[in-house]
Amino acid sequence: MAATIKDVARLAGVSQSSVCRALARPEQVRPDTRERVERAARDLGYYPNRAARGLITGRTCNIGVVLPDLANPFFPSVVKSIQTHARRSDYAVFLSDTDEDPAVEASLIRALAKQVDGFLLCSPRASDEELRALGDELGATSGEPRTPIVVLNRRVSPFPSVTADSADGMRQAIGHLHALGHRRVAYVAGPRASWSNRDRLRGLRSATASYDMELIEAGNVAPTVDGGAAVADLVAASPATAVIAYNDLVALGLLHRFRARDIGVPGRISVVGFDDILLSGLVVPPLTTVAIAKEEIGRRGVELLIDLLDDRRNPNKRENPRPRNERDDRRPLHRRTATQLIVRESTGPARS
Amino acid sequence: MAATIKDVARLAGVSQSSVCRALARPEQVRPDTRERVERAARDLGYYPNRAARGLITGRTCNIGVVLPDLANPFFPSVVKSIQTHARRSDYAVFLSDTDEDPAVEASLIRALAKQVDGFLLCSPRASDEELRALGDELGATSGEPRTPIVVLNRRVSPFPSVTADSADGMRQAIGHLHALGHRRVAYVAGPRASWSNRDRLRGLRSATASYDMELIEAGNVAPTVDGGAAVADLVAASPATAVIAYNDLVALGLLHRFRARDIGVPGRISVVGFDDILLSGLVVPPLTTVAIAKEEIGRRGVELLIDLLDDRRNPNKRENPRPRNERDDRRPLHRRTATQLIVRESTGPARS
DNA sequence: CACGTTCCTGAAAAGGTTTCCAGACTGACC
DNA sequence: GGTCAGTCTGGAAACCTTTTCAGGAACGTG
Repeated sequence: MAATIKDVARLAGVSQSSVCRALARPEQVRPDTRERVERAARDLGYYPNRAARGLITGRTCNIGVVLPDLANPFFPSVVKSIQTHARRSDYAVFLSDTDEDPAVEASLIRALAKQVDGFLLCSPRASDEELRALGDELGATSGEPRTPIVVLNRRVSPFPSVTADSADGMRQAIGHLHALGHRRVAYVAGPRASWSNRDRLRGLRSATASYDMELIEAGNVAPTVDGGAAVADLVAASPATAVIAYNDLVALGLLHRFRARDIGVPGRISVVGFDDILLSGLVVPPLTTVAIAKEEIGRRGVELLIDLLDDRRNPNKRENPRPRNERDDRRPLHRRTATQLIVRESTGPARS
Repeated sequence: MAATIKDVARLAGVSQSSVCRALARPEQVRPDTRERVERAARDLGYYPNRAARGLITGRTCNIGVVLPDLANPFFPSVVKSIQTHARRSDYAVFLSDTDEDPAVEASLIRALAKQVDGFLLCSPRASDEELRALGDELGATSGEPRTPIVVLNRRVSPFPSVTADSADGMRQAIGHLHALGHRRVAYVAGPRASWSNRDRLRGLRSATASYDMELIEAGNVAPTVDGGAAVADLVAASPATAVIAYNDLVALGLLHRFRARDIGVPGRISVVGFDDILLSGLVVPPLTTVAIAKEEIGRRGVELLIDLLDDRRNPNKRENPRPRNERDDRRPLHRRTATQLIVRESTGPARS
């Protein structure tokens, strides 16, 4: 039914090989041949079958993106960026939502492995060990990687990764709160299994310690609006004058509940989010939050992955041929993107 | 490198054919053979190469999802649902964001065509003619469809589609506003090229006409928060006492700007959105909006597409063998999902 | 014991592409 | 004119599966 290379060859009166060459490396055929082939291909609406090509070249020109929950507005932003930059390099994107389930995650990755050249794992929920096992299985970690994996929003050796500098973000947030007179701050933690939660908490602890502030940790909640709403009363009952939420969704949940309870923000308590999702600036009061470079995370992830894929194809010649020191050769590559506190109206002077 | 069927065959001491059978149709081989094969496959970590399989079966078990902008929170909800239900039927999802560009859309579809069994086009931006041409090219419209297309959020013959019942949603919204005493209502239109915009406008006109209300149409804006913010002053200057926005993002833009201008909502003007995205209930005042069954649209889209794919494989035997009348056989299939007005606090009695 | 069935297995072809290798042709140079 | 290099082309193998077809074994029946 669909036009194949054979049809084009017949119509152009040349062999399959010539068609292939004319289309892939035009400088290797005579101009008139090329023209005949191009005409024929156009007339027939010929597009090479990528599956067949992949079979022989070993490249699918697909990358697999796996993430825990598309309903969290943070992820679509990253995916959009991934998409855009992948297309620019002629890669198509396989998307998988795991519904926060590590088991689904693993099986999805395995199933997809043969169809993609590499993976971009956004905030994977599997344990470090599982992830490493998966990596071994895919040959992602061996000398000559087969299906490379780049991890986003999490650091798990030996995979290259792109993360946000949460520690610095927390430092900015705490600095801001401290300047406003806050001395007791609560943290509403996200899922215990989440690496970013641990990372943010770590940054927060160090920041509060250096400012000599008291940190009150409120239980782990689902990273959703409802999760935030659920602990709002708990937070209000605590001695904290400010609260930092695991992410914006949780912060919005807090805000919502505080409003319902008539707890003034920032009069009675200040609220800080994390991520800076689209609508954080639109709620009332507009949410002070630590912005993450979502676009950059997606872009750098794609870059890293494509570099890896290129290296794999020609392992000898490096992009930049200057000699690297041995530490450099023995990666992992980690990329850390800047965070930026956005001060809006949900933070104010501490009540005395 | 990766284990192939040949490796499994060698390890199990059987032929490739037997491996294939043992894995695909276990009842066709002797139990001990099956067991040996399964063991070997497990030991080698063998997963069949889907590309190779697709080459011979003609099925890729992939579906292509194309949408204009992942940053619009409406789409991730639909995609998530698509994803979930596709996986349930063992289909993987190719995702493409066209950035609202019809040209990108067409080229993306063409490029993806060979890698997917069918397409789910969400709110495609191409013209009806382009879409039909694309459909012809893919054989989607011919008697024996090759790469079927299902359109979501738009109706364009001859493709099957799933749409929301905007007309009814608008009727509910207008009924609500009328009951509150509003007689002049503004509509902030979305992109002129958008089918849903035209659909919603059509529904709105008929609704206002039947209630004998005046409809004031404010220019077409981008379906974003900024788009809404941009026309807020215009709307405020009009005699309208209520405004219906093309979608929630636009409505949120209006709300935001009204607040900045100190224009009371709903005191001075009532605002109604469309879509019911996640955060519409969290802003202040919580947005009255027409909810769309996003989950259902995704699900029904997948169902429709998979039915089409099944039909294609065995065109004779139908799911339900009762004779259909000729109108039924000569599809298109259209599915319309219910809409539901969610009354929150952005609507109130008309100012007198 | 011969015959027909049934069940299981292996060989081989097919699917669409790319790549390797060898051959044909051109033109230049001795 | 003969040789050589260089350019272009076609044939065939290879990638990994699935499926078709035919053959072989086991079994039951007449």
